[in-house]
Amino acid sequence: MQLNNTSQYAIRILSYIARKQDEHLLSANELSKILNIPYKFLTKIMTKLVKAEFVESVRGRDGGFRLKDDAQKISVDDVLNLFNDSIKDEQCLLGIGACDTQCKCAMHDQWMKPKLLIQKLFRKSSIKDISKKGSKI
Amino acid sequence: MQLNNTSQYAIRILSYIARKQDEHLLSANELSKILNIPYKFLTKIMTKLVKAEFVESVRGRDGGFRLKDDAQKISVDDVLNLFNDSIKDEQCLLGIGACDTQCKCAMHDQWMKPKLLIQKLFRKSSIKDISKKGSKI
DNA sequence: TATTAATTCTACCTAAAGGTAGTAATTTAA
DNA sequence: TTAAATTACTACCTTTAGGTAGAATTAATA
Ligand code: SF4
Ligand code: SF4
Repeated sequence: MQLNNTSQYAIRILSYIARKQDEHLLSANELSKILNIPYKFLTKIMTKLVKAEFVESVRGRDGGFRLKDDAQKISVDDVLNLFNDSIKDEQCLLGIGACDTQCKCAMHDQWMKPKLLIQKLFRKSSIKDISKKGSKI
Repeated sequence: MQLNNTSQYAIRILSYIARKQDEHLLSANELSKILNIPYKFLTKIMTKLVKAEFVESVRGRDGGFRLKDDAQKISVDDVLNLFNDSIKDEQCLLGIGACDTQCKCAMHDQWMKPKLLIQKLFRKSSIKDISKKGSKI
């Protein structure tokens, strides 16, 4: 009942890049140190983010990463999808998710509300939104 | 962003026992077949449920399992706690959870609502509630 | 009492997530 | 033009969740 480690990292990385990229490119080294993410694991995540075209990279000395598109255009849900961590419509707490209105357990209706709220949260929150204020991200 | 497999199994097991135990003890064999849970894995879960005193077991021929307490007294949250799958108050989508009101990210407030709803759902739903109606559990 | 149907115990196996190591490729700047 | 700073690639290691195997223990009943 929590986002997996990798997507947590990815969101924090993108958020930090969005906040700082006007000053300079963000190197893996800086990201790793500031965000406290193991360097080698971070670079692995970065290549995924590059391939998915969320960020673009500049190789060589003074290189680094910057967002490819406007931070406003990347939703948290987009990122989660990359790491198979988004919430599907049929997702059910008990891993069944195939019950209809005739046949449903006591949790079904109560689960719908928070599920929809979370889906909305993921879909409506952009990286820009998240990167705005301080917080320990 | 989903309950882990083992707690899903556990909840479905307890729910099924609650629904059927007035008729007869539930053997691991029956539970495994009906609920479609690998037999050997199920027995492993059962011994945990026995040790946690959610169910009691009767050994030997015609043995099986029954709930130890009233199904009304066992909450879903109790079960989730046994499998480290409950939602802690400080649980945060980004694995930080240490931000205060002065310093919080854009997701913080939006995450609070669904989180509280889910915590409430887990704490207020008893095994009895879940076992009531049909569904594919 | 022997058989059988059941739980319990111990130990191991497998797959996936998370993480690490080393090296090649690329670019800048001294 | 060479050294340094950087990303990219390939392969491996570690931990954890999920699952399996086999033998020991228990109790009803034929
Ligand atoms: S009725 Fe219950 S088990 Fe079925 S999909 Fe809804 S929440 Fe899941
Ligand atoms: S502010 Fe954001 S990162 Fe900090 S605890 Fe709240 S949700 Fe988590």
